[in-house]
Amino acid sequence: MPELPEVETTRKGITPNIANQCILAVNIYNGNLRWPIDPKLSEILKDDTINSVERRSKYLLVNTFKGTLILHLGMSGSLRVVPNDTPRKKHDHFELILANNKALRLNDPRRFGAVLWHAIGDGAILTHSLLKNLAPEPLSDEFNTQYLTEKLANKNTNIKTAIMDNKIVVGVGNIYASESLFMAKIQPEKKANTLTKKQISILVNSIKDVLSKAIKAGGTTLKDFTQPDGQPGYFEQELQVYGKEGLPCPICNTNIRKVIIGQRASFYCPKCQN
DNA sequence: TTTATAACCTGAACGC
DNA sequence: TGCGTTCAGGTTATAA
Repeated sequence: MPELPEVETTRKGITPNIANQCILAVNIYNGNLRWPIDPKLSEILKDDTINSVERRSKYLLVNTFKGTLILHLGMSGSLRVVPNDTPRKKHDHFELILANNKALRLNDPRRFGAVLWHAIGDGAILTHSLLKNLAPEPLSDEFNTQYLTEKLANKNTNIKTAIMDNKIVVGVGNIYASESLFMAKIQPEKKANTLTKKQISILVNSIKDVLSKAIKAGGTTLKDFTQPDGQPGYFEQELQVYGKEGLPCPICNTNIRKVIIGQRASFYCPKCQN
């Protein structure tokens, strides 16, 4: 489910409700996520206080005095802030009970998400094994034409797989990869090392553009993404090609085509993108 | 070393 | 109604 805009929307939604709150209790209902949740977390976090919530790639970093709680939503995860007496839903696996009588709950039907702990004594959070090899943020100045040109020079794979590679740029998932390539008029199966500098420049701007607009719209609602307050994201209405096989291209009316690239559904206009 | 594929897991949508 | 098949936003582990 969640790509970068959804994670960023979640971060903005939960922060005012949980920042500066003391953690009264931690409940682990099913710790069997991508990696098991450390059962000692309940003891570690009790009476700790949340300072801030940051985001790196699709990871949410909940900073406390004692360390950082690393959260990942996987394919189907979502975080909600609810009154702490709200009945638990199916697939609510983990929650923080806070001093303001609210609870931060992680719901994740497919359990591809993660809840990990990085103590303050373990060094800087960005040295964590999951974070240390991540490429630049797509909306940062570091992600620019020169950078991407160098990265793609020896990439012998297709451009869609390349921009979804966390070692090239983070946060571009399956939906926004298709959308960015449509905006840049680049065929998704094109070899990454055959793009011209001009195409790369347009692609960089397209990725930034698509992600920024999606964040403004509160993310994309497909199967099950809602914002932390329960509101849907509105970016789905702005999708140009994703999920639109057989429908007319918004630019030229040619039917949108679907092709499987790296086991993922990909959508493009055969006339506009080449 | 780089790239492609399989795997993790549940549920919704679809076809028969 | 019910059963089997297919597909889904991500990432890692393994194979080639």
